Amino acid sequence: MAETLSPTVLTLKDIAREAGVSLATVDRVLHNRPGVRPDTVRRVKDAIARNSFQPHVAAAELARGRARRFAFVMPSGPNPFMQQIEAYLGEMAAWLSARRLNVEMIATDVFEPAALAASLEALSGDYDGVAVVALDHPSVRAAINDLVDAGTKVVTLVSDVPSSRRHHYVGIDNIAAGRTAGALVGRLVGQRSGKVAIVAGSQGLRDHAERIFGFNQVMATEFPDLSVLPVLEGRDEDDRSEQLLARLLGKHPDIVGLYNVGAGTQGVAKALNDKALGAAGRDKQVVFVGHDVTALTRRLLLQGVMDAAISQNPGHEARAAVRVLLALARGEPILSEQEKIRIDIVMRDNLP
Amino acid sequence: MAETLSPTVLTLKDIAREAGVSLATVDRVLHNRPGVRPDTVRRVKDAIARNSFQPHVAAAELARGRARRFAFVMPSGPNPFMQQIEAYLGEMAAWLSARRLNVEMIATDVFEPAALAASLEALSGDYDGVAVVALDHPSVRAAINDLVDAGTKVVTLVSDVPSSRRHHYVGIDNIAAGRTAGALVGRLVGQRSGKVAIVAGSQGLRDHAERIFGFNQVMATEFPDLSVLPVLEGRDEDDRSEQLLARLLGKHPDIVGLYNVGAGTQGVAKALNDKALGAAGRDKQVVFVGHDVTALTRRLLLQGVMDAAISQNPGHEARAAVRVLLALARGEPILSEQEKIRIDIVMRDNLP
DNA sequence: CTGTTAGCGCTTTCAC
DNA sequence: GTGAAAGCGCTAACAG
Repeated sequence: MAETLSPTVLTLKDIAREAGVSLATVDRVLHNRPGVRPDTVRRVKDAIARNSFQPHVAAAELARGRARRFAFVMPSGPNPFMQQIEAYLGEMAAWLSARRLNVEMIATDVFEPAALAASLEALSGDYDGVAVVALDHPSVRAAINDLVDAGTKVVTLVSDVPSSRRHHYVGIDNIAAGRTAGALVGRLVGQRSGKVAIVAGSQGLRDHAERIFGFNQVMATEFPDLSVLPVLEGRDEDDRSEQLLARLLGKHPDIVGLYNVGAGTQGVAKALNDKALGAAGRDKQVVFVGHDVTALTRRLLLQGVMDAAISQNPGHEARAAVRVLLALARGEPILSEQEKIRIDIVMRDNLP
Repeated sequence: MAETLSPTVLTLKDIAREAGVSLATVDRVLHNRPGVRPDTVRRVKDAIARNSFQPHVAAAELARGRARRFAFVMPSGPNPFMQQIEAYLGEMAAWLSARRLNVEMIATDVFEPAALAASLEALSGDYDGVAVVALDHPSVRAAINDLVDAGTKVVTLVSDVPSSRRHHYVGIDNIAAGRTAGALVGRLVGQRSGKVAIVAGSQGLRDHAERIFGFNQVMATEFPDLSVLPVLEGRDEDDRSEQLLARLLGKHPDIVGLYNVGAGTQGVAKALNDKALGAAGRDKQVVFVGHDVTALTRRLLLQGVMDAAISQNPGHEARAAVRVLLALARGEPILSEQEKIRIDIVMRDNLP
């Protein structure tokens, strides 16, 4: 009826006695430090395994004294999503401080490979861990690998560099996110047939390109009655997005769906709204799916202008990045299920 | 360019010196222990506040020696959702063990108020914290309050007892979950008009009742073309659910939507499927929204039988319950944003 | 009411 | 290669 999940209460000392060595030697083996004869290593490892010994993290943390330093390398522009991540890191201040963890924010032009790479190189040696919103570019990849080689733990955040040797990626699968957007647009349009517009920042951005890919995939295979128009590139700017979309809406009166891949949401909403004023009833309305829950998209969802937002929880991403860096630094296993970032579908009634 | 989030490096000793008292006195003040003159308390509190001092959790944890014991009181039946929660607790074994935390599972008939209350009473004094899947009943409420009075930290899990003095609820807002289900059914049905069926376990269960309430609310106000049929009570059993639903589908050929509030999903899907065999094209199909991602609902989503599942992440709930109990026991603040359980909309393309 | 002191279970010198 | 010993920053007796 009652089942215990964690029986261990042994200490390093017990293991030392059992293996017939001293505390220091067990510690060396535990951390794969050199200077122990191979068969001594085996004896100790056996004793550890036999008792499924878990060192007490609190004791380890206390003994090492030195506080850990982590750096977050983030885009310098006024991106609301990134600001949310920073805000959530700020909310963790007390938690971090109680664990003697130091987190520093470093702003960089992440769209400039050379600048980003330089920022990363500059961190070498000074930090136990680095989280970076990365651009997938050879020089960035090289900078990441250099950090890893220097012993720094590296996680990519929001945007990955899969070809690098980063230890972990904290973010969503953007192809699946695009597919999800596609399925939503298709299903919410219902029986109607017509055209679907896509507004992206740039098809050169890896995450945008992946989302578009996933979106088109679903459209092509599952919603043959809907035809997707060429992608508009609004550079994540409101004005430009509005102009491009307004022109498109004028040219194609039969647009029934819209996927906004990146930012520029304000402009997109404006263009849509202007069109709605000239149109007829509710069923003429365009299904509008975008990304991320911000003050603006929240309002648009409540007003019924936007139908759904695909979201990656910025608070979760911030905390997951810290926890993963900490686990890596401590040599603890990562709770992968916990750190996986989900693709959230947010509609008016489940707004967080 | 680089901004630090956690500067503190002081220790208890520093505070003691600054306040002109001993270590022990600072410790007493820090934990609101009695036996300190009021103005000494003030002096110490000032020193703490002035330096925004954060005691080192690792040191505190290590010094107290005694391991913490938590109990999870869960339903005894073969409920897949509860089994998932238990499985995720199992995955945390190493994490728990490295922190010297003991988690015990206690199975009880949670639908029997007296049995549940007795189980809770039996825990008194033995545990630092208790997580319980609770039934909202006076005797259960009393048992919870007794535990709280005895100094045990209590969180309700999945199902709340708001009238009790439990410290925290880890679970979703079920009214909002029902509203979300309603919005999904309504939007996915599209232009069609017709009837909507509801299958629940029992309207006597608080969470089911709340979900139905939210669902009806949205239906009434936003989808006037859809009329909701009286709730079928399948007692979360497959056979009973199937029979009831099959009969209803036979009687109303114009059913276009279905909300399955609880379990019994297998039976619901069977009834739907049998009907589909006799029906015509895809557009005749019934929009089917249910709860929770299990092996079964996952399959149904992939097959297109189910259109969406409203889900509360069981892994998140398990970990949140542990973290909240731990924070409460340590007297640490709770990261409320982190511990809040979201209402997930899961469709085929964002299956976790 | 307040202070002194002996650890908690590790990590880290420094000797051997 | 290996061991002994001095802490890390708290908590919890026990004295005063």
